[in-house]
Amino acid sequence: MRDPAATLREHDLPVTAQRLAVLRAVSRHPHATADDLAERVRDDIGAISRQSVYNVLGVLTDKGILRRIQPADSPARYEDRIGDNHHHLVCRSCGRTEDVCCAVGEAPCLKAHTHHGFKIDEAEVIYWGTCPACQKSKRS
Amino acid sequence: MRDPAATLREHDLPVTAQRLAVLRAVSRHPHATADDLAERVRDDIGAISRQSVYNVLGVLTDKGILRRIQPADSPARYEDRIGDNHHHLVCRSCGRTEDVCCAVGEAPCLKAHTHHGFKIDEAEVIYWGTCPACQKSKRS
DNA sequence: GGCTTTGTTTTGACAAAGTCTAAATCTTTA
DNA sequence: TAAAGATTTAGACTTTGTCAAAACAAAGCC
Repeated sequence: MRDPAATLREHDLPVTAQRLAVLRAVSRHPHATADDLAERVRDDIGAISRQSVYNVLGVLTDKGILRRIQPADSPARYEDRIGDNHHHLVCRSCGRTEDVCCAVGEAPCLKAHTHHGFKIDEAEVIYWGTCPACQKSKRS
Repeated sequence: MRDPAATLREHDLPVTAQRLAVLRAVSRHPHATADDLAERVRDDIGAISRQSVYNVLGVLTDKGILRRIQPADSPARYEDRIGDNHHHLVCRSCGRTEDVCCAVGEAPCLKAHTHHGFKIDEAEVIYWGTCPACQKSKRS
């Protein structure tokens, strides 16, 4: 992300230490959970409340500055790579999460047709599998 | 589902009133949540504990008799249409969930390639949109 | 049919993730 | 620099689901 403070201002959001620190943390640790990020931010600026982490992640996600992903059996994770409709690859046993380019055509991949009268706006894809480390430790 | 009792026996599961009632409820109300199902079962056989609903759904899912789906911002939902790798279409505002046939090729659609050394076993697709009822009520 | 073993169901406490509210504090802007 | 408005904080609360132990029921055996 170019300049976090400028990004905030562009979205009419007051620039606060908490928001800058959360943005830095997400940028440095993509796919981290709210709790992970809270710890990172505390290492960075000393302290932040749990609620503020949720507040910041909430508004930044609403504004489209961050993207929230919510795989099954995992708390929500956040990333700042947005607008390119990429997907995710998640390890079933440790939760490790990696980006995967859109497999089929352009964004929004899997062309948004209509079904049952729904107006479809996104096709979310999660690839489930086992990461290298977990493959090793499970094979016994 | 052909014969729920037979299905249970085929999987070496003792046949109980609770299991039969949960199977009936899932069959009659696909994509219902655990709480929904508990209510349905109570209407059906009079009573069941919350924990038993979770127990039954858990073992039946583990055995592959049911499938659990966990869209973001929704409690888990269950269905008994299994083995055909279909996907889901979820309404962002009311949670209504519909089945969608696999969009791309055979099951597991979106051929399981390898990425980052992961061994991929499933490609889960969720189409997000707005159902007809919510389109109407929001347009104002 | 009655008994034993094994597995299921129930109850109640607990845990994780996130939301709500009101008071205190900080940003912005004039 | 001060006022207005938004953000941050603390703490209670909610939802969804799990754990553990005791009570109970199903299946097989005599």
